[in-house]
Amino acid sequence: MLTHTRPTDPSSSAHDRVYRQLRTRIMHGEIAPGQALTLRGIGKEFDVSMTPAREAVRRLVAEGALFLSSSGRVSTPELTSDRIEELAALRALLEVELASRALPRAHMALIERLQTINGNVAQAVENRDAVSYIRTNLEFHRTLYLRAQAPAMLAMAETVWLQLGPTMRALYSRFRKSEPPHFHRLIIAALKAGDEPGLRLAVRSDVTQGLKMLVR
Amino acid sequence: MLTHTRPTDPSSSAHDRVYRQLRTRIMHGEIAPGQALTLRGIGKEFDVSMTPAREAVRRLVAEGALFLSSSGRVSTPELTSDRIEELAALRALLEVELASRALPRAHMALIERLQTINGNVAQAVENRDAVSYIRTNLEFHRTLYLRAQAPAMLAMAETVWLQLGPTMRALYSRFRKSEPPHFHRLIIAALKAGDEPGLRLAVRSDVTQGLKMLVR
DNA sequence: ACGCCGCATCTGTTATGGCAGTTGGCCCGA
DNA sequence: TCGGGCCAACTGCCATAACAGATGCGGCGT
Repeated sequence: MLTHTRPTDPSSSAHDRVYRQLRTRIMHGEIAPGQALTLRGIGKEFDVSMTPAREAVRRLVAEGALFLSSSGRVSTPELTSDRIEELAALRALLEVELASRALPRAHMALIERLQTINGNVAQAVENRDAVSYIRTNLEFHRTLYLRAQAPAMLAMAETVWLQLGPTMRALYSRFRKSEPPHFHRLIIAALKAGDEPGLRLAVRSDVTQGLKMLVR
Repeated sequence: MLTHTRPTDPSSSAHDRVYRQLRTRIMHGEIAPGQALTLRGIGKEFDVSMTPAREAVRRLVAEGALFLSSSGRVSTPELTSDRIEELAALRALLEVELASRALPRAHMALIERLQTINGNVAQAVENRDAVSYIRTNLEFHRTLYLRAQAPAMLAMAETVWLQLGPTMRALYSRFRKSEPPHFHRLIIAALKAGDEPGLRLAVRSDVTQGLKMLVR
């Protein structure tokens, strides 16, 4: 099949399209840990050859979103407790800083948007929809951190989310009890009050909270 | 040319060899900012086809070590002041934490090794050898942080180093004055004393020091 | 019944070639 | 002398095919 269009924008090339779709799937926890993937399978699904499929996969491997076995097979990673703890610590480190930087720029429109998103989070919890929960939860955090005007730092935080994606899925389908977004409300309150120490604590707690129980 | 050996270990495949060599070059500042690269050129240099060259390049792009123009051309990045400031903040954030985690595990053999490496740093400064300076300086930091037993965090720190590589080269060839590794000695002293606040401050200062003057 | 071996199939790796967008230099005209 | 446009070489993207290690399953021997 030689009928491919060749866009000049690399963000719309075939491998990039495959990359972005796989990335969101993984980050949102739509793939279970340990799930195996094949290049030909991905190629068939996205109607491309192995080359761009391979490209997308290797990129995700480089970001830690996929695990590469010694024989070159790829699968979503099954994280150890140590790894999860470390990634949680990284989330805390990065996101506390991002929130702190976003605080002086957080005006009312942002806070209202966060409240809206938080409503969606609560609804996802209500529906016991793990994927929706992860997605809206990340949207909440990203919306706040975008205000930090620190793209490299945000990119690193997203990389951590990506690495935790499949594990988060396993976590939230294990704990089906509905936990309302308590710490999100603390975050919003601290933003309103301009309370930086409170914000740092609230973010740290929110980030640590869920993962702490997974480690045991 | 169909005479390629096909090792089972992916870390010894062709694209990985190309990747590692390019990566060290970039991290050690052997390539100037804005330097353009071509897939066919890389392939010819490493005696492989475009495919593994492309693989290695895309991986480095994913890590922020190379810049991809809108037309797909690759070059080493030319960082803005904002970006440099942000990456410096990231270094501070990550490396302070890594040092802090390494502190309780830092025994005498480690400190002696750091002192030896620091001698090499001083010698590189003496010789006005920018590449040697960057290499030994990073070796100093990595040796310390390895003790933190936090591979994901260390990997992130290395990613930041990678992004700063070409810029560091530009920095240290601009400031040719010999600056002895003052903060390194503070780091070693704090390690010996088990002084955690002092260590954090020393690492933060060391990381921030050089880059601060570049921003102006 | 159990374990082991071999083969068919699956899968990743790479070289190659065709295609299309990009670039840079050269020539022509004003 | 300068500016614009045209063309050839350059460059990246992708499909494909040949190849080799990995996998898993069925059958054979014990």
